[in-house]
Amino acid sequence: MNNKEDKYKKIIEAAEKLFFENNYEEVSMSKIAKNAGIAKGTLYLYFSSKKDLYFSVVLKALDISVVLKALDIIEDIIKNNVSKAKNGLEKVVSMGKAYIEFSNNYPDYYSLIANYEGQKAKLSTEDPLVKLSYSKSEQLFDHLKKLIQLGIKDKSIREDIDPEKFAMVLWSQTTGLVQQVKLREVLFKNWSGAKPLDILNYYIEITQKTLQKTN
Amino acid sequence: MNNKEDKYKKIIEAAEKLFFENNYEEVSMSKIAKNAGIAKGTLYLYFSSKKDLYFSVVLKALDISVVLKALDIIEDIIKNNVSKAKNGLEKVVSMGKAYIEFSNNYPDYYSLIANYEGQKAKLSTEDPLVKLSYSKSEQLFDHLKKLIQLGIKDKSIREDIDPEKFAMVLWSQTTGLVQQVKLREVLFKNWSGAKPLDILNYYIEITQKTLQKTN
Amino acid sequence: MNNKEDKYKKIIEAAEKLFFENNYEEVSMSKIAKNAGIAKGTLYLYFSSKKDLYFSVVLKALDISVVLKALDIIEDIIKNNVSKAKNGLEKVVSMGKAYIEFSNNYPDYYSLIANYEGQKAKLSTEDPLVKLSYSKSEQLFDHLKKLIQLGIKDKSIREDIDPEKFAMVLWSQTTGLVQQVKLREVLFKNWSGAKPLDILNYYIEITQKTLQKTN
Amino acid sequence: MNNKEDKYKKIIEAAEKLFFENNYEEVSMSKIAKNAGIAKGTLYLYFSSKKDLYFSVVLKALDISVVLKALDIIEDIIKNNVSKAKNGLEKVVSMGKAYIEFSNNYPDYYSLIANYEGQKAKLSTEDPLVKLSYSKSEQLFDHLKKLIQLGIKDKSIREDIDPEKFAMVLWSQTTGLVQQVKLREVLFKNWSGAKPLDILNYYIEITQKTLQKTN
DNA sequence: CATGAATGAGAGTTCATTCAT
DNA sequence: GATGAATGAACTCTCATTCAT
Repeated sequence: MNNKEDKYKKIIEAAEKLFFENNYEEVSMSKIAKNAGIAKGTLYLYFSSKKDLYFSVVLKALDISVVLKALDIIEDIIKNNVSKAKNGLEKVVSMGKAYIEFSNNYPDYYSLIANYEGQKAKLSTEDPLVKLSYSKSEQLFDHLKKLIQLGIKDKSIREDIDPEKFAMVLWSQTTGLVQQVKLREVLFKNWSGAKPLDILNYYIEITQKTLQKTN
Repeated sequence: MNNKEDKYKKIIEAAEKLFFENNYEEVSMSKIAKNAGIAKGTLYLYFSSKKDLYFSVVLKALDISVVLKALDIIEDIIKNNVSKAKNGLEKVVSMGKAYIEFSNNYPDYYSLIANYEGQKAKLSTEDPLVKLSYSKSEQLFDHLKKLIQLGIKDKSIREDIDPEKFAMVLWSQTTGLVQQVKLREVLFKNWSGAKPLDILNYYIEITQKTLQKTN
Repeated sequence: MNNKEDKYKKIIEAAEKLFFENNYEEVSMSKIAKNAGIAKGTLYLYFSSKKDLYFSVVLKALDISVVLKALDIIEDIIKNNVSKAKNGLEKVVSMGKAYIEFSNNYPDYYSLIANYEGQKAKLSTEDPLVKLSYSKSEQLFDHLKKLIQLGIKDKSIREDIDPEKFAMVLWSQTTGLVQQVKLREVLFKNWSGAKPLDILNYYIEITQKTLQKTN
Repeated sequence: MNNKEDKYKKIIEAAEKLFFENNYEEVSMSKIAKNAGIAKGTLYLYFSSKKDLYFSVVLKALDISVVLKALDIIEDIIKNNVSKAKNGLEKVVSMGKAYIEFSNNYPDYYSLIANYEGQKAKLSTEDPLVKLSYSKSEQLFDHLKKLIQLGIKDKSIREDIDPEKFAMVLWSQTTGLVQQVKLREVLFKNWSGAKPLDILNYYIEITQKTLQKTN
């Protein structure tokens, strides 16, 4: 019935797995076809080129990523303009936790996105997919900034903080931390006593302290 | 003088330049040979394979990197056990500044290392080069931990901090932040009003506040 | 009405248009199907292969070509054995004019045939289509020979001419001239002052002079 | 010794043979390599692309063609401005004979050039090889025109002839005749009693009569 | 009858590596 | 030691043809 969609999925899944574990150049269309259990030529019925297939995988990763979830939160706020259950600080922290959670639950998607982001600079900024992922990132960043402003207003966040700069720092350092922790987890299996999740939780704890109004 | 060493250097330099600007797969042995002014076959007298050459370039980058400078500081400390000019907090901050400075002064080396780190997972942990870079990182991390402990002792750093975990967080988040800032600099040329260096300085400022004893 | 014939026509017409404008290899079955408004697979219900379809297009071109018109003239002559309105020379000239006129009125068909003729040598002489086009050419050639003989008899053409050889020369050189003129028209847009039609008319004029009895 | 030139020759010869017998698209680089007794990749050490190789074969054909020989005649005339041994008519006839002779002695080269000419329209007029072959053709055409003018002056050619138009006609019809005769030779092996050479000689005879002053 | 998804051989091209000189 | 011509496997992509629906 849904034969066409099924095959599309099979291809994406096969490609996903390979792109998760290898660089773009290291993955060949032949391998993808073989892993998907179809003929090489069939790939081109569903994707016009290797690049197209790759971007589709990235897109899927972006779609299920924290980005979308974060955007849901935005809408949530807009809808329940009050939502007084949580103050600004708690929302910022929630967002960070969501990000970390995502990177834990979907480690492969997370890696792919991180990798893709790292190569964006080489891609044409005219590429629709690139544009899409840009705009999503921007929305997310904007959201973080707004949450900080909200926290300052409701006095849950100290007021000597520059929302714009801090959002930038927070966003970047969280992204980077997660990457590094993942990396080190693989490299230094028994490096120190601390486990990845310990580190990340500790990070959240510290950041919370840093942000909150101390009085 | 020593013809052999000269040629070795020439090759490394040519390869460096190319690997700085292109992906591993985009750099061909022919181009390296041409840029080095030697024959393709000659490359294989000095390096057993493309991978070998690539790792040698990475090694050089690691060698001149902050890692080495940091290790110098370690020795410095060991030698001048007192060195009372600076307290622990100031030393931690100095180390962070040094890292950021390095990433600014040697952006190519920095990118190469960052890129390489990201691919380490795929390499055999038995690879001598991988081992070397591991041990360097470990030394550096150890050093950071010791500086934090020093700070706690001299009361320049608040005592409710776990040196091990915090060192891990600090190290990872700084690395990540620098990467992200560099990336965004390319992607969002006029994203917000804040310039990269502003962000990084702001980061140092915040971190300093976070660490220092507040009384 | 007859659905089957309609579809056959639609395919031929779509194929025609594409083969007029592109080489055999540049035309794909997919394009033909799309332009004909049918499915790819359907093509194979009407034509056993791409070659078969191509030859069918050529056949159609041959059918509406000067060849057929010339054969009509033959029949005309056979029927009205006298037809004294024109003498032999005039008839030969008419035939030449008809050929040139055809190449002007149906440039695409003409090109296709010319192109096809040039590839005949590769085709099996057993191919029914090849046989057909051979026999048509032969009939036409025979006709030209007869017209020359007629002209010698009615003294409109000089008698020191060998009808067989001259027919051959005339036929070949006219064919060739038309081809060359068309080619040069494309290549040398403003080559000389002379326009294609000028050249062809001049050719007819000269040939007429050459043939006619000078006394 | 001349290993490189030898291999270049071997490739050209293998390609030549294949391009003589097949269309551009029908000839594959694999076949050329196999026929030349080398590896596929080696082709690309000598020719940057299939097109490049094809054009090189065409160029060779052009170089040994009548075009060059005709240009030699031009120089001959310029040098021996008098060269009274032959009058204009005889020179025109010689040129035609040379052309026919060439097509007989180098039938494959001749076909290749004819084929190539037929595809020129599709090639970029900016292609250096295309430009070269254009300029050679133009020189040759100019030469023919001059010879006709010479003949009119020395009264060996009738003066009621338009040199420009007649040169065009002569050039095109001779080219076309030779092509057609070759074609028919293959197709109608025992067509009529007349052999190709008979036809061509007869053509020369007629043309000579047509041109010469009749008094 | 008609479809169009699927096939897979084969196209041109690149490039790390080898080896005779 | 140094060379660079030669290799051939692997790459992305195309397309005439088939066949289950």
